Amino acid sequence: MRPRLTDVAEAAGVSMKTVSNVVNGSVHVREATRQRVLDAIDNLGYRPNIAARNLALGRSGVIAFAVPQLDRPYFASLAARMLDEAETFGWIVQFHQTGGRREAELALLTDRHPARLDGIIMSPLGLTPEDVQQRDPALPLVLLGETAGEQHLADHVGIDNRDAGRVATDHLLALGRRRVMALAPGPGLIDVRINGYRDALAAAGLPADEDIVLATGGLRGEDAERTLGRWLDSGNPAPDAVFAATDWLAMGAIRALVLRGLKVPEQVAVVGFDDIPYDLATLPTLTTVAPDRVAIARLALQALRDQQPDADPLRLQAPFTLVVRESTAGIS
Amino acid sequence: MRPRLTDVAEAAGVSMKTVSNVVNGSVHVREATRQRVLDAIDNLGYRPNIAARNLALGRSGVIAFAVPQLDRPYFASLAARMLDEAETFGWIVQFHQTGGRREAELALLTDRHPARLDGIIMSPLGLTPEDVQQRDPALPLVLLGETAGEQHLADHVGIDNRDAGRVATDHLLALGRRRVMALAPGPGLIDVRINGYRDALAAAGLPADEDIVLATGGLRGEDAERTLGRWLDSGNPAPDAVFAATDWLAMGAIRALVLRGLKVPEQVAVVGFDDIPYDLATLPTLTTVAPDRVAIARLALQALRDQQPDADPLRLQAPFTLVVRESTAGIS
DNA sequence: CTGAAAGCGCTTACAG
DNA sequence: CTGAAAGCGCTTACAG
Repeated sequence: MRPRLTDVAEAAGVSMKTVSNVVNGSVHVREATRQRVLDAIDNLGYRPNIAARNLALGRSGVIAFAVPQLDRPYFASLAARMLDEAETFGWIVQFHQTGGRREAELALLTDRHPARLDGIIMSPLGLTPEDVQQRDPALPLVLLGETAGEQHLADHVGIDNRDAGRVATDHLLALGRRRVMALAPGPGLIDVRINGYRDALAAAGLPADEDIVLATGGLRGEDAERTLGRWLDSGNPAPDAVFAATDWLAMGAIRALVLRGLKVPEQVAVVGFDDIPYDLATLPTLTTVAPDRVAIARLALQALRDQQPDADPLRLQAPFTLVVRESTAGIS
Repeated sequence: MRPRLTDVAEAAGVSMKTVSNVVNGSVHVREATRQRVLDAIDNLGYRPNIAARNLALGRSGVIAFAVPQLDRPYFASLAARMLDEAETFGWIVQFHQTGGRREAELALLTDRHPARLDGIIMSPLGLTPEDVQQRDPALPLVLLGETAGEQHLADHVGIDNRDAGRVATDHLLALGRRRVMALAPGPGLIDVRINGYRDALAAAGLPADEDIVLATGGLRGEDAERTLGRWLDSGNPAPDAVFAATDWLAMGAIRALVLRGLKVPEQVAVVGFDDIPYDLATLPTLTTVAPDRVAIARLALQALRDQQPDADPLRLQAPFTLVVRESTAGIS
């Protein structure tokens, strides 16, 4: 059997309470006593039983991290950081895949699953503001991502999408490009990034040409490839740059361009958004906006820990950077 | 407060034991009593407290799933399946990232972390057979992947790499290719896949030309790009097909080929291995060997659950399929 | 088939 | 600063 707190207490000749005080830090314990307890712990190889601790504290020690799909690179890389950072907070992270379905997201909120949770961090897709408002206020919730709009009554962590869109577009303009196309799924979905694109054009004194703001109708690369492909095939003059609202759209755009003989980036420079970990999967590799995932994870965990049932929802912003790769800098 | 087992017992007018019997199925309970208990559970909204159950059972209800990096697409997609399947087994999955470092993998085996584990499923990189042999036999362990060799004294789940290498190469030969190059990191690392390649050539009556079996010296795409690039630049006649031991190597190979003006697949067909979820990130998309990840996850979980401390190590094989995409079939 | 009671290993008022 | 004891919510021999 594994040594218990009692065993340590006995070996050190003190009470359980004293051992507990030593193990959990905080309280003042005489240095000699403390040393004796630590020695006993070392000798016995004692480690606290988490299930018992959680039972006593009325916690589970588990938080849920819910994303549409864990095998999508953006979420996988975010999950990896969340795992790293949660350790610091003493939380076990229980990953959940919602498929972006409202029912699955809602089921998590209403905690209709056996393991009780200390809180939930979710990147929602289908959740309505009403769903969020009607949730159990005793279960801390932090929302992530761009689809969780301002209207949600819950803490939220994201990046400044508008500013990031501006920075990405500025980069293209700084390369001397003047006919910059924008690609986004369509109204309502991450189109705030396109507002940043418009900001950049305006700041550069360029006319806003809404004819080259294309709605792909979907988030998949195929959507972008089809949309841009048809547009090019209709005889429209090619842009000299493309700002895509996500990396997947950027990759679809590159396919459409390259398959029509246009050189990226010589003739058309392309910038994506999200910095999904694709290394050199794409040819050329993708210049993109990289959200600071470590910061996102850390901010979300802090917000979860510090959440008060009655407080106003927090709006937290993580930094981002522009990572310049071959799709704008060229292949060396 | 949440209702407890006692509350249900009181409401139903029975003892805790009877409620427990109903909740945990198995034992015979009179139908009328059972119904009364179920009604009480429903009325009170009772759900068992997992921490308390685990404490009573001496389990943690948590298993570890350890991979080098969760944000590498192969592991992310495997983790996603593991999550789905573990639910069936009633396990919470605690993901771990070892970075492939032996110390991190060993630390997990020796359970030097606060939460006790019911078992570990690991895709090891640095672990030695001695490490595995000297582990705590009370902590069930299942190894995954190709780097966990036959010599490891633990249950193992994988696919038939040799046969998969043969199937991949057969596909290239069936396309009429005759000068098929093989790319692998080098001796000892997943080179059993290359043995399958040799099997296919031999079966087709083609001479084995070890000059076109290239060792990249590493697992990254860059390694393949550099190795194949130099080889081509040295004036060697290009192959008409490449079998790469991993998708990343295949992507590096495609870069090397395309950047030198060779058309894929018209001039050089390429097959990868692993089916990492890249959709249309690569141009052309990648024909590849797809291990059945659901089967891998399920077999690993079953093996973990059924593991006996003294039994001989199990060798389990999951099925695979060849997924034909543009890098051999062409772009339609 | 059903019940009363001990025990799982912690934490934390409450005393001293 | 330290200790004895109750309690967290389950499971499971052990009786009946």
